[in-house]
Amino acid sequence: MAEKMYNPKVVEPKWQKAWEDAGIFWAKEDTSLPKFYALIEFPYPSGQGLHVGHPRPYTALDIIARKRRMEGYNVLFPIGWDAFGLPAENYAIANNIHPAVITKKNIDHFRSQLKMLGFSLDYTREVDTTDPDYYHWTQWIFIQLFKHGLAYKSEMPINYCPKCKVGLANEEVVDNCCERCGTPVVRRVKSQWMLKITEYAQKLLDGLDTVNYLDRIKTQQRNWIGRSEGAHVDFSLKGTDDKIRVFTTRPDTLFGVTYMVLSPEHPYIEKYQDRIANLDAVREYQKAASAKSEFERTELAKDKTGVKLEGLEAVNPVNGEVVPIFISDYVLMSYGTGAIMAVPGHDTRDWDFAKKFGLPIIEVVAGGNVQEAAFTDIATGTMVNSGFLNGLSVEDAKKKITEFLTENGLGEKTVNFKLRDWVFTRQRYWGEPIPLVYCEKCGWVPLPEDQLPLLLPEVEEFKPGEDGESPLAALEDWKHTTCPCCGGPALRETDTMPQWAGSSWYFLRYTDPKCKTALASKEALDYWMPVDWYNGGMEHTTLHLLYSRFWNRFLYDIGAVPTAEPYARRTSHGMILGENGEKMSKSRGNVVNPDEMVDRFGADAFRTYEMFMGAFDQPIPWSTNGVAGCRRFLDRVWRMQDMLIEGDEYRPELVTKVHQTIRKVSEDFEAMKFNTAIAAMMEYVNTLYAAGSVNRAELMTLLKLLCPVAPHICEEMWQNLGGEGLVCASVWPKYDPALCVEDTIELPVQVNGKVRSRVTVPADADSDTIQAAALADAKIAELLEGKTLRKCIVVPKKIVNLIIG
RNA sequence: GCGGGCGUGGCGGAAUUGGCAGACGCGUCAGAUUUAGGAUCUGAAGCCCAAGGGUGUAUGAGUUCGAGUCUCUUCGCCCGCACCA
Repeated sequence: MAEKMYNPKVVEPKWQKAWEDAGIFWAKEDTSLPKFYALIEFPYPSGQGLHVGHPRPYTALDIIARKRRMEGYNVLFPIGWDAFGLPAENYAIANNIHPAVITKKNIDHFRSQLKMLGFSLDYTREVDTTDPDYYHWTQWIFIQLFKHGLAYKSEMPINYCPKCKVGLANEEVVDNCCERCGTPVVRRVKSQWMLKITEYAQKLLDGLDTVNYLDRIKTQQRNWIGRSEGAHVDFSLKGTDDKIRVFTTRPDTLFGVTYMVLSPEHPYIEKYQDRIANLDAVREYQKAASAKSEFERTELAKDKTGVKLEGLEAVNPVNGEVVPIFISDYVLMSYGTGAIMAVPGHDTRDWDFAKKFGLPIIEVVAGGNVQEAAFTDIATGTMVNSGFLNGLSVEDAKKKITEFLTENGLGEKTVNFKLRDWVFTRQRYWGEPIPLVYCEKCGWVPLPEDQLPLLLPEVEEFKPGEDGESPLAALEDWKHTTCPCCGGPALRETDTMPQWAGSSWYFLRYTDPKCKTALASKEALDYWMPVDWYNGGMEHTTLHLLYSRFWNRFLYDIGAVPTAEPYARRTSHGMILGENGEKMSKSRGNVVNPDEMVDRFGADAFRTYEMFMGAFDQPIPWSTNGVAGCRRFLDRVWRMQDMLIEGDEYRPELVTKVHQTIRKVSEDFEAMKFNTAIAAMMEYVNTLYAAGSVNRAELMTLLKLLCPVAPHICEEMWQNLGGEGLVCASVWPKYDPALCVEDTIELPVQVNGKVRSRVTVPADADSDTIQAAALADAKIAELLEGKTLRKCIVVPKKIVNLIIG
């Protein structure tokens, strides 16, 4: 006989051990089986341990993975550790403990917490990005990128704290000041390794058409890549042989240019500094701009600032018009060409700037009042004041002017992307060393593959080096090496890779995590790739998701992986907020600890609540009372053991309910509508309570449906019922659509759009039958008395609406 | 500022995608039961009104026989913005 009270403290560890002993969640090597690869974003093992936010996506995919196993799939549901990163390094700096030591401790803590929650993860395939056997292949990929010309050095600004003399991550900059000492941060230029993701912009865009991602994820990626078609136009710099090249999506407005704007970093400012009469003011402005982040520069766009370059002027290539040149920080060196032609009549930002600086505004597209506001409607406008373009539509004018520019060598049609190349180096210790050396004779040379992995050397101090250098720069012995090419003296690259590196290919390593000869064997990749279902946070949509697609696509192009796209399907979960509705954080004091929840309510109740609390893709505030409610539900399920009666088939009066519940739960799990799936199971339980009894068949079906959500209690009850083997290894229940439908249904009858009565009709009744039933209803007949029935709308299975007057 | 999303009872949310608004749960109240209850079982409940009824999905308009759902407006909130992951 079952225990009187459900005790998760005994039951949960018991089944966790049983699953582990049976190895039931380890993916099988048998490639003849249909496979399913479920992926969750591997966590950064922080010192705080698991947060209640982590288990939401984990439980969701655990449910999917468990359901797939019950449907007969060979499931790969792996876990690993994205363990390089700033917090471990900052902890190391503060306490002088090696980051590897603290990282190992954190990983062990994370793993034990995940096991406590009963996830069906394959712990035999764990990967750790800080393990040399792993970063061996991260370095290998970087070398391939380098060899294919996709890694190059470029001068890029870093955030620099002049007092600490270190480079800072964006996150360490608060209100444009150093997080530690409060000193204002400056942008400082440093030579850095860049990855040419822009070369893959079109492929990354096109690939989106071949995958099943949520629409908002696709949209966000498309907008981030930011493809726009337009033209390059060359303005000449008056009195020189130089051209100022601009990118514009509106070449049709070329006759409306009244000035030009260069980014404050534009190289011509240095080149022609002798000609600039107001150089002091320009220098002052450049300095102010360098103190601002790019974000601030575009955010403050409402109040435009800028300085005119006295002594420099540009010539419009279509009409020879001479226009002034300004510098302003709303023009970014990183987008387009770092220079724009300004058409205040038809661009809002240019209009704001022109009004502020008293510049002329010319109308070239008729349809608005350009003295009042920029006219930007391209659909209806007609060209005016534009020479040979006059009278054309915007669309035709674009074509004609582009042809004109091309024929006369003044510009050409071009595609521009908002996407920028990826700054790939960090002046930090706790990251993958970059496996390149610099030789005076041979230039940058990659390490031979047999010298990989290049181990991260031991250091005394984890503090970043002086002047923003990496701590590795201080290791003279390590830094000085020989060139693999000519054998002469060479210097190692002392910067390390960003944390993105390891997370850009980990899904490949899971397929064959111990492979010594490649990032994974061909056989394993062929079988397991692509990932069938990848769930992660919306916050990773533009960076991690795009970076990993880029690496996978590159590896595909060089024949290292079998699929062009790594993820067949991508979904996203909402963030869990504190009970007060604010983001959970230590400083707000609203962090909820999963250990405490499991201790009070058990892992099953905790998991059930995480799935029941609301729409999976929506942010939701935490409610500990809600966990208690889910525990009550599980207790109710447990007590059904006391209601047990004989019977191995669904009782006739319950057949419809059982089949409806199976259908609802099956469909809702697939649509990630876990909250309504659980609600359906609650209703099922309520129905059985109302019936006062449950038989073995009815209860076993519930256990199968519920076990992906609350696996431990279901195993225990399955065993108590004498079920064969483990419930998680049983077969997912089937429903018969014919048995899901009710014989009769109740339809609302509206009069002039207001519900006035209801009629009961056969479920398959046709419109005439329903209309007759509605008109025969006593209440409706009363309302119709003395009125004219003007219209009768009958929607079978839905509603009747009578329009009377 | 730019890009993406959201807004429904006291609270979390549901609504077969244009057809009964408020499923399911929390909290609340009432009854039953229990030596006891922060346990369990049963029931009530959007708001206004004594009732009949009216009214109700952030705001204002529109389309429709019919709008939480579609279109436009305003307001508010959340995520991302490239060195946090």
